[in-house]
Amino acid sequence: MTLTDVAASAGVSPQTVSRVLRTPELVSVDTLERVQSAIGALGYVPNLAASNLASNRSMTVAAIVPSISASVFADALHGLEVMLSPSGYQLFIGTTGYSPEHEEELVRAFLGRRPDGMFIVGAQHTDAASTLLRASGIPVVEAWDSSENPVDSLIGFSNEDAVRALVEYVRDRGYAHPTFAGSFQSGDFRAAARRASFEASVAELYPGESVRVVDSGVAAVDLETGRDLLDATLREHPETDALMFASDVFAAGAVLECARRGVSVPGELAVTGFGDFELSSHLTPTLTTVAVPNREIGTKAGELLLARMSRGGADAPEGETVDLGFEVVARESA
Amino acid sequence: MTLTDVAASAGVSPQTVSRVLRTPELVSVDTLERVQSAIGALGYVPNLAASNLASNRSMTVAAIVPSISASVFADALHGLEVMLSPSGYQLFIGTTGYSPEHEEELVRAFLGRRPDGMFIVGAQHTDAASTLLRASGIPVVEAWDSSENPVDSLIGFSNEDAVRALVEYVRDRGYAHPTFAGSFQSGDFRAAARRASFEASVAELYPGESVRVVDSGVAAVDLETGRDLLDATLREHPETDALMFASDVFAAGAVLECARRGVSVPGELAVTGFGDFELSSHLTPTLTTVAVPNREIGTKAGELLLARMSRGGADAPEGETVDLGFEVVARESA
DNA sequence: TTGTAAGCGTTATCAG
DNA sequence: CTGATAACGCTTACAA
Repeated sequence: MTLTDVAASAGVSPQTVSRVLRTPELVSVDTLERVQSAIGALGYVPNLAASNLASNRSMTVAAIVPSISASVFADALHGLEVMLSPSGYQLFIGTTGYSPEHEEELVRAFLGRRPDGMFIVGAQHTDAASTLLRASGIPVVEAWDSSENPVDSLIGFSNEDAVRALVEYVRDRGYAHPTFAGSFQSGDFRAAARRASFEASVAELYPGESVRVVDSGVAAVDLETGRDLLDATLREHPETDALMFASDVFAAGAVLECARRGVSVPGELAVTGFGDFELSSHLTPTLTTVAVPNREIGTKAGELLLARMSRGGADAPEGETVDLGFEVVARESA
Repeated sequence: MTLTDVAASAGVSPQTVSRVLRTPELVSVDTLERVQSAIGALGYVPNLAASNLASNRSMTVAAIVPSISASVFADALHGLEVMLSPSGYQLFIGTTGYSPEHEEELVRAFLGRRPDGMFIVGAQHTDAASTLLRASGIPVVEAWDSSENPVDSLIGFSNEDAVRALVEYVRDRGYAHPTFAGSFQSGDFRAAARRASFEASVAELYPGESVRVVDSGVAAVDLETGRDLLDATLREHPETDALMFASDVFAAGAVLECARRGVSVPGELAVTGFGDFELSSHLTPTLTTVAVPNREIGTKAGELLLARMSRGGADAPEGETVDLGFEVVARESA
């Protein structure tokens, strides 16, 4: 079923059918109706691959995230989709599993689809991936990271500053022995940045205090791992009075486990998270954490991409760097 | 940068470059090397739209889900992607927001990309959508539902049977006044099926008992709504001794709120959920619920699609209906 | 307002 | 093992 079939059936030229689809206002009312009913009768669905090839626009945006099932990325993707779909853009999604090599493969594969724009988590890529991205000439939004040398646009917040602010908060509340806990697998540069910031902040704000980090390695980001991290901390660093997690998920797992064991929070042990997930405000005690703008990252990325994709290449605005900030959320757990 | 440019640079025909990409084993070693280095030097990325048009294969699978950020669907999508990507298939994802009309639009738009397969949540669609799906001729997997008239393949479990099993469980534990609570927005046919099954099961298993359902309407599926549903139940149906939620999310919200208020679970009020989310086993008390195979739905769908997509149309296996079952998970809350 | 011609970048097919 | 040629289904550019 092709344009040509529809044209034959409606007694017009293929071009007229194409006009009915793209620019109906340029077609006379009765041909319009005739063609539309032919389309309906034949069940014609335009082949977008052909359209793409001929017009050099795919009406497609590629999104590359570490994982779909991590709610932070799911939220951003949702924001992105809500922003793009009214304008007719469709979303290609791929996951890297935090592997830079896999990311590079994905970039290559996705670029082959000739997307009109690209959304990618993180600002650190393999050299080849960065080169490909730059060479592609399409608007690219990197997210969730800060960088002094973005490919194009960059939307995020400073993981470093956020952790630093949390360490300050903990110090101001009088806790003397903070410990940081999380899973720091090699490709997760955001987690690594948080950890590095914790180490630097403690060195500066807690002079003389030793720097304690508990690392679960490649363990999944789930409640179970939070419980394990709590165990490890209690075992390895019993002097800890404030346990700071790299994610709310871990913190929630720890808080739930403390409740079960009768460990009082924050009395015996203060706990902080990172991310302000929905669960965090429903725990007992509620969780002190830092809120980051997941959903807004997606919507803002959508806005930026839309602006760049709609104009011609020439007058397109420059790549922007947008810092959406973060907010320390003081609650009961610390 | 096109195939032809690479061919010119390597001193071979375009067709040979194509062979290097698709069937390198048919090319002599030294041309292979020459072409590959030309590809690298020029930074050539094949245009898949052109490939799609010429070969009539897109190496693409379209997935249509109500929402990405609902973890059940995110899990399934993850399973699907993990299954498909080793074979080189890429995933197109669209969300319907539980609107059948939006679903139909998406089906139409996605079919325009000529995917090699399609994954769609639910087995109830608009007539037009069903017709389009059937006419497309590609393998289609409907999921999460049961139906006597699937478009093609169907993977899921019976929401009806699962709720029925849970009602039986509750009755067997001696609870006398069960109430069902959830959000039943119009396009969510799975939620509607659960509700209907609750009503039928109570009518049968609790003769003489009135059928109580609390409906939050279009409220978001989140912990907050769970708390609201708990409130409404306590207010409207104080005789309730077992509160059965349409989702673990609601149940978790209610259990957390009960802890905060000092309502004893299951002493004063038993609670059940639906879905067996990770959180459910970490609550105090742990949540009695029914486990459904989210991730497996995705992987099984991937398997089925792969099998159908690899063979030629002729000897492709028939559409299958796979019932992955469910399991009542008895824990502390009921 | 409509039609004609050419071409988008790749692969299928058949020859060599 | 390699190359020439003709599609694939659509849009752009121009002509009528």
